[in-house]
Amino acid sequence: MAGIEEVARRAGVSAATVSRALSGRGHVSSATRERVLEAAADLGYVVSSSASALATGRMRNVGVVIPFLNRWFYGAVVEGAESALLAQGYDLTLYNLGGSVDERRSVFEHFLLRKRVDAVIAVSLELTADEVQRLHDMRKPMVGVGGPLPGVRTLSIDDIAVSRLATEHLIGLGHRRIAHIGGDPSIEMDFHLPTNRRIGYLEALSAAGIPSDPTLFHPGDFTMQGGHAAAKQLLGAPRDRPTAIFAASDEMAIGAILAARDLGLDVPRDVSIIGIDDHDLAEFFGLTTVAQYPMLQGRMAVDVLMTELHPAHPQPDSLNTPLPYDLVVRSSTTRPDASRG
Amino acid sequence: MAGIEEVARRAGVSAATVSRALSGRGHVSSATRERVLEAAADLGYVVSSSASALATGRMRNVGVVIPFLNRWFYGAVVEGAESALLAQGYDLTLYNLGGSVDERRSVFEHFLLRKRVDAVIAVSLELTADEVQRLHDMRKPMVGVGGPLPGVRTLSIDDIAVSRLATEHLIGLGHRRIAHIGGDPSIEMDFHLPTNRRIGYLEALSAAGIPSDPTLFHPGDFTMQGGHAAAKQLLGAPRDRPTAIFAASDEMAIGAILAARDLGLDVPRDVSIIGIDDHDLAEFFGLTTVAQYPMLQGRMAVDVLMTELHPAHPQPDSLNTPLPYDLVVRSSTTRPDASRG
DNA sequence: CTGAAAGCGCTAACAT
DNA sequence: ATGTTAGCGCTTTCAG
Repeated sequence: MAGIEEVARRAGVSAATVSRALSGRGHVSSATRERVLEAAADLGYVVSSSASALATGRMRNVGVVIPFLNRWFYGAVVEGAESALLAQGYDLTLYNLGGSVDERRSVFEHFLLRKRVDAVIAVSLELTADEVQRLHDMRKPMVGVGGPLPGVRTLSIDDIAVSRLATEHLIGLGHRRIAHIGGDPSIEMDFHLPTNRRIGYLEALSAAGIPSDPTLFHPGDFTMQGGHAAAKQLLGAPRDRPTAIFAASDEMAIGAILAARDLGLDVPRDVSIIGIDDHDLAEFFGLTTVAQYPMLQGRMAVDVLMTELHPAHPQPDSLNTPLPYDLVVRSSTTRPDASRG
Repeated sequence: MAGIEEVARRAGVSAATVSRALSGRGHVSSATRERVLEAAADLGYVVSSSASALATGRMRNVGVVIPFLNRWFYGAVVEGAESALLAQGYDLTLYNLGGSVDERRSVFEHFLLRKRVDAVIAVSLELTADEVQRLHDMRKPMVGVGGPLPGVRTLSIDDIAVSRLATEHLIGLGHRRIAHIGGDPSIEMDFHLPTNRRIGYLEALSAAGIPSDPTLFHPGDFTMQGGHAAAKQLLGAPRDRPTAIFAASDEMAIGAILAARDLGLDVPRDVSIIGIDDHDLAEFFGLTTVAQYPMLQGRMAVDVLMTELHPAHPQPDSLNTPLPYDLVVRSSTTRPDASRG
């Protein structure tokens, strides 16, 4: 529990010098710095974050707000953000807003605003204009991951382009009866993500001159179960069974693969299946998918915050930074069976 | 950015009274409290956590240290802890020590000890005696989840009893050739968990007078892939194929189910499979398992910390609190096929 | 390059 | 029940 004063005494300097030597701010002769460092090490001294924060106004802590923790995507984003923050000497305080609306308000009122964090990363969260405004008023940098937030710097993939790419892969292989398992548009959690992915699918079809067929759409709920149930419906159709399925997430795509197997269909011979994500399990299931990189997304969010926190270089003028994605072809897609209609 | 002084002026009282009214410590007439609350609300006042922490020595923040984030068990523990902490007005700072040893030391040296947290929850982490000692020296309450930490209050399931129960379920159904997919004992991550689970398995066999057969053990790595590979080996045996498999985790058990399907075997008719966890996907796969409750474990860890942080009732003298577990029978286990040996 | 001194915004005795 | 008065442990002008 050594304090700065003790270190100062031991090094034969003043507390001010210790502070300068340890923080790197201000000039200290290297000889003095040595002595201070040694004294601090001997005493096992560590600055009190509260005292330091009170004096500087900086907490060296960022809040990460997510709607779920136990879903692959969110966990990975947090993981990426955590390691990037750690490397910068920042802590990560986690707010899981999955719960009730009350819990959500509570976080805003009593925590984020409690001057506990220097900045916030909002993952796939639709903040109200009021909430954004308050953060703005407190001059807290904020970055959104996963969708455009009004007036906020965000990182997001182009959901329309991603699903167009996935659909085009199937079309390129020769498929024309392509089903889509998407989200329930009435439960628009993340920024119209389900809608955007469906739009990309429809765009690709229409660009290829393939008429869209509403019976080829089934909502899932982004879980394996949901994808399984939807695929059962799609693949159990007595006639005009789709030759390919594009699922809006890998978990749903895996559910679809299992549904096909349950029905005795071979993937990809009888039906090609593609997802989005490059989930941990995608490789195991041989799933063709469009990869997005959530850990990278977490890291990039931190980078953005750091440039806002330590303004040095001019900031890019565009609020939204597009995120990378790639088609990863594995063994769940192939050309449609020529012997079938 | 209103400060306590402004609130005091607006309410016509002193800063001390505002502090008392807002924190609930000390007596304030209800009329005064009303005025203070209103003034604070009008000004959008929130206490500065750093100032408050500096004055009280309490951060209202607990550190959670985990080895992985993106595994069902850990995510769930964190989720449980987070919501319990939030309810108590505490924040959760996350330290993911999955990375390098350097990262791990860095966390200890510069973060946990930086007086940033009031207490720490260590999930499935083997801390060195030295690390435990340092936390102790700083008088930081600590609770371990998932295994006994030397001299630390811990919550853990009885791994031996759990796997004995799983194995006994199989024996009770009439199985005698029971294989086990466990962890690689040479990579003892979590507190000899793989070893303990194997011990429980062996105990159950021996209690039933069934000789153990080393060829019926295969290491997995607690992933679906690992379970799949191990089960392939086990079930592909040309003779004396096991009639049942006990996997030390649900993810491995699910991998085993998929392996059985790949081989054209029916679960449970040709082979019964049981796991441990009650993973999110267990129900979907109809997996019989021994449930443990990680969210509950996170919540309980918080409860323990709270009683240490606010000593009121006498503490239990036993350092270890056993955690509940239950056999959940679904459709992946049945009696062995009588027509086979 | 270093030291002295004045806070940062709150809380907790101690008075009243 | 409320006000006064010291700090909590650091950082940062301002001098020297």
